[in-house]
This record gives sequence, C-alpha cells and structure tokens, in this order.
Amino acid sequence: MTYHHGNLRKALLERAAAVIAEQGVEGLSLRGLAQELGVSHAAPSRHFRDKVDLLRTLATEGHETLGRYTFAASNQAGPDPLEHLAALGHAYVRFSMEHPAYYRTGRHPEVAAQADEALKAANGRRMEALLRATHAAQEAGWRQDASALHAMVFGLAAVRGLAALLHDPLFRSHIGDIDPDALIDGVMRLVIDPEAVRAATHAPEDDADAADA
Amino acid sequence: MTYHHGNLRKALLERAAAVIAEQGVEGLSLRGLAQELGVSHAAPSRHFRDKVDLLRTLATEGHETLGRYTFAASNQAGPDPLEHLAALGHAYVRFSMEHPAYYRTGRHPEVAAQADEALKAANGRRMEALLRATHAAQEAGWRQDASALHAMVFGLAAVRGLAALLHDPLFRSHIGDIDPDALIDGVMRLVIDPEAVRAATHAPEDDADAADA
DNA sequence: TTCTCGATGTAGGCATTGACTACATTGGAT
DNA sequence: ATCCAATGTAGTCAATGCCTACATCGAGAA
Repeated sequence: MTYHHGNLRKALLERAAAVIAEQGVEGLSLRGLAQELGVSHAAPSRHFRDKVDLLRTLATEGHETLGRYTFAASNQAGPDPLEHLAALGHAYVRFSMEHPAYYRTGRHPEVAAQADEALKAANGRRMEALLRATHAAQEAGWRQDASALHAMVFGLAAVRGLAALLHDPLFRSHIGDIDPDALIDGVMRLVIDPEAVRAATHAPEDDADAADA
Repeated sequence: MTYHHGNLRKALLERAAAVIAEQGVEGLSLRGLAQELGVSHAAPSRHFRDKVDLLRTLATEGHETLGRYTFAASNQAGPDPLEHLAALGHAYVRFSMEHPAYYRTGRHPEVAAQADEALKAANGRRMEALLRATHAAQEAGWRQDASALHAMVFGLAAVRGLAALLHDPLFRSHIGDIDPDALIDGVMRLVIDPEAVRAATHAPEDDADAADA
C-alpha cells in the first residue's frame, strides 16, 4: 500500500458518479466514498472543499459531456435547421439516459443554487447555442408565430420534461414497459412537427419564407 | 404550556412546507422542526415513521391541492377540448409556482422512490384524466397524427419541463427578468397551437376564410 | 546528494441529524 | 374512579460533514 493514493481526485469523481447512478445524490456520502477507496475520511477534503464542491465538479463534467453529445448531434444532423433542432433535443435526452449521474447532479437544487461562474457560463453557452438553433429553425419556417424566446423555451421545456419523465419512477411504473427511443422519437416529432412546417411554408401566400438577417 | 401540543401533526406539516418553500427539501430537519414548534426532538416520530413518511404525506397533500387546481381549471375552461387541455397545463404550472413546497416535495427522488399506494394511485388518476383530455383534444383535431400516448407525453413533458425551468435558478438568472405568466401563455400556445388545428380541421380545400366559429 | 516544503493523506474531535428505547403525561372510554 | 392508548420527553447511538493538528511523500532547490 502506498501512502498516497495516486489519483484520488479522479477516483472520487468516478466512484461518486457510480454511487449517484445507483442510489441518487441523496445516497452519496463523502465518508462512504473515502472508505470504498481505502483512504481516510478526511482525504476527500484535500480535493474538494465540501460536498457541494464535489457535486459541482461532477456537474461541470456533465456539461462538458453534454457538450460532446450536442456537438456530435450537430455534426451528424443534416443541414436542415429543423432536423438540427430535433437532433439537439435527442442528444439531451440520450445524454440524460446514458449518464444518469451527470444528469441528476446537474438538476440537483444544491448544485444549481451554489453554481460557480464556470457552471453558469457553461449553462449560458448551451442556452445561447440553443437560441441560435431555434432562430435558424424559425427562419426555416418553424413556429414563426412565436418569439424566439418562447419558441426556445417551448423546445427546452419539452426536452427537459421528457428527460424528467423518463427518470421519474412514478411515470415509468404507470406507463409500463415502453421503448424509450420510440417515445423520444414520437415526442420530438410533435415538438418539431415538420409536416406543419411544410404546410405552412408552402402556404397560400408566400411571404412567409423570407429568410434574411 | 400544555404537555400535549394540540395538533402537532398538522403543525409539523405546515412548518415543513414553510421550510421547504424557503430552503428546499434539503434544508428540512426533523429536529429543527420540533424545536421551532417547541416540542422535543422525538415528538415528530409519534406522527411520522421517518422523514420520508412526512415528505410522502406532504406530497399526497400536494396531489390533492393539484387536483383542486385542475378541477377549477376544468370548470373555468370552455367546452373546447383544446382550451381544456391548455387549462390543465396552465393549472399545473400555476400550482408549481404558488405551492413550491408541494411541487418540490412531489418531485423529490426519495419520495418518488418510496411512494406508497396512495401516492401511486393519486398520480395514476391524474395521468388517466390527462389521457382522457388528450384523447378529447385529438378528436377535436389536435395532433391527430400522433398516438394518444405520445401526444399526452408531449403535453405533459412540455408542462413539467416549463415548471422545472421556472424553478431552476440557472435558467432564471440566464433569462433575466421575465413575466412568468407571459412565458406560460406563450409556451402553452405552442403546445396547443390552435391555429394549426384549425388549418388542419378545415382541410386542404380552400374555403379557409368562410369558416368562422 | 541532501534538504526543504508544498501537496497529499491521517487521526481525532465536534456538532447536527435521524432513528431507536424507555419513561412520563394526558384525556377519554369504561 | 380507573385504565390505557395516544402523545410527548429524555437519553442514547451511529452516520455524516467539517474542522484542526499531525504524518508522509516526492520533487525541486541547495
């Protein structure tokens, strides 16, 4: 046994993510973490000021991972702004399913309440990117009747709400066995509604699709 | 001072709701509650088996209150199924804003994970009612292209997501000062989209302007 | 090479909290 | 009037977060 662990900070983050994925944020204990990693109960304090500091770090990692998801989605999606927006929504829900620890930590009220500048900035960047994608979709005919803000919040709410439902035991048990992917597809189609867009764009009068900035 | 409190159970629930509204569920402590009410630290255990039991009771109260909100909304809404569905969504978001303690407790993972039969049943009833309202809206032309389940989840996700956003400090601080009511209206209009429904119901044939209600 | 010092980990302690047990008080039913 | 179930009290314990003082390590300075 070595006196020093080697990379305790990383190990703490990984183990914490595993515990949160299994038992939720409530089930996380710094002392338990230290014991599982074979270090003393005070060792974690060398790397994280307090429990929220660890959670905040995890949440920031989660933002970065989510960033990679949305980046990949942007690249894989075609040039159609509607498809792009749908891909962003898909990426978020998939992220929430594949990284439950990041997802739960990011939504934890303590973390949001004690967010540092890095976390706020990461969140802000994602919101701005979403707003741009929303704007592009509107220029392509999506929800032109609404303000950009309302349209963005609509899409964001639907996506975040869907993720919340898929993580809600009450919802899951009431719905019974379903294919999450099919549900995500179905809901995203209702959010984007390309049929309606096509109908509106090819509408009686064609002053609607003037797309310039 | 009397040896017995009088109605400690009720007092505990009320005080707990106040604390949760101020500091969130994380800020709630049974001993603190007891101290504020002037009873011994073990007194709460006479009324609630443990902390989750108290939270679960609060969540059940919340379901009842939400039930009253939706009942009132149903009554005040006109006969139009679309208007009815929008009113249900509105009622949920309004409930979440006016009763933050109920809202937060109901969404707390511990509560959902340890829900008892009463809570599951209350949740199930609301889901069934929402499914019926969704079905009626579809019969009136709303989102007929989607399955009833997908349409319901779409609406539910948008509404729950909007409530989540309005309670999210990160979202609120990024958005800046806004009028929540205007945002709720705007988003609900995008969920229901009566214009699109009217367009779809009055078919491709162009008697578009002759039709009025 | 040896020394020093900052980084990292340890040991102990304290306050808070949830939960358990044994005991006390009350008021209503008999 | 008596009994007893409901309600409240006091004490205890383990778990936890956080604090302080001390120990160990290893890399760079001397």
